[in-house]
Amino acid sequence: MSTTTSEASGTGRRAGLDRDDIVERALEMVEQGGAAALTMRKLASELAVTTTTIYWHVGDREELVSSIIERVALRQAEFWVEGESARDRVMCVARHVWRSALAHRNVTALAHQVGATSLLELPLEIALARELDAAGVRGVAARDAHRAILMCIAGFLVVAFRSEGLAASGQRNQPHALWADVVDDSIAPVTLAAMRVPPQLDPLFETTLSAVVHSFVPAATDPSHSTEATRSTP
Amino acid sequence: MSTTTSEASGTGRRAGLDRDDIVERALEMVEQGGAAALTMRKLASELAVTTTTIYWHVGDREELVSSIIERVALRQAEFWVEGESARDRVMCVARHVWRSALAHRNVTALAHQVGATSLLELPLEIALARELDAAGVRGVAARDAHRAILMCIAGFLVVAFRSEGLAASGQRNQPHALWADVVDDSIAPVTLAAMRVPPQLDPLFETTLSAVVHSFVPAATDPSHSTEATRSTP
DNA sequence: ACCTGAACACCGTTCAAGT
DNA sequence: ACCTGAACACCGTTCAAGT
Repeated sequence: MSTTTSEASGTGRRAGLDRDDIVERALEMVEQGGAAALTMRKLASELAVTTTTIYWHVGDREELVSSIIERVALRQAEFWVEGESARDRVMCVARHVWRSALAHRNVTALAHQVGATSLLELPLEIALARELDAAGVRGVAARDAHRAILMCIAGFLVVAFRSEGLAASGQRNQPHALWADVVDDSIAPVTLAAMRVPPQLDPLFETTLSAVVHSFVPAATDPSHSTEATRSTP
Repeated sequence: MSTTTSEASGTGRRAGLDRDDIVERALEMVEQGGAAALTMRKLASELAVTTTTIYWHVGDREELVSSIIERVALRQAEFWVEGESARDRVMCVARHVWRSALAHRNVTALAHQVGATSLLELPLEIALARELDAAGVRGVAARDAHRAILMCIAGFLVVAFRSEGLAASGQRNQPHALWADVVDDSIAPVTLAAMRVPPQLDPLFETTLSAVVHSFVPAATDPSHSTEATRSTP
């Protein structure tokens, strides 16, 4: 599993490199240095091989990225859904999507860049669909609720990553920094002042998402399953 | 204004290049070919100069991008806010953010990549804050409503761009394509079927955003201003 | 003031060749 | 089967030099 190389490290013929080792090392590079830090050349040199070796084992950068994402997707898929009401359980899944994306921020950003977000979140999307089904939301209504919830989460993530990225580099172009220069008679001074301090995303996530959930998921239909927690993976 | 070069085209000493001409040409490149099509070298060769000339006039790529964004931001800022109730007027601004971002999709994507989204949308953010103020939402409550609304819009945009980008290139990794392989007993067949056809974003935007607006903006306080449309720019 | 040429330090990807 | 070397076609950016 995690022995540095798969079988014979230096004993064998060549570098003894495994496809798994390469993907794992690439994943580490992304988690440490962000999406931009993942370079075929750097990855090769860290593994002490030529770039062409990477191509032989895993294919081009797109395939490498897909492998990374699939790996993280599996790890994110294991969690417990709890809550008494259907709405609570839906919120629980939504929260997990939000939190696990923040926990693997760099991989999430990478997936977003290459358009593989759904690949990363498919297991969680399925878990969400299950809870909607249990709540009595099915068919087109389920799809719309599903998409609406996920899109809101996506928005929160985009903004969360943006603030972090900008805070790390130059501080201009931050929303609250830009609002510092705004003068407008139609806006109350208290509001302008509030705009200049960045919001707490977690509580705002909670209130916004429950507004969306409330409008798409009915209050309670039949109490078919009780309080007990359910594992997300079958 | 839009004379190909600012003053003397070929009469003058050299290329007769203006900073404005360069930014305008760069904007065209982005709008036609997307963010990746904007290359310092390509831009230079389209203007029949060396890359160093670009650097002399506008600075590095980041400054060029900022100039592009500021230009589009100004154009997006001109619109009319209409609606009788406060909620209607807030929704009107939200819709305009959504639609103008779709209209300038490539610039929006570019701004998102370099973390300058707030720069692009600042005028519209201000317009939104005005309507919230008129609705009686002020201070921290206004900021939270403001951010919640904009984050939901951001989520819709991310998903909209993602589907387009994936539809253009390879079709795998599309949400509905991934759902085609899902088999799950806990999810109703009607739901699985619905998941496999992509949703209509516009109506979903409408219902989702009004759910959010309803939860953050009170129904009606004082009818201080009537039905008449208001210009967004002062 | 305005522009060029050449160079540096990077990318991803491929292809023939080695063992 | 596994890996290397060299090359191609790109990037952004800088610096000395020209007129």
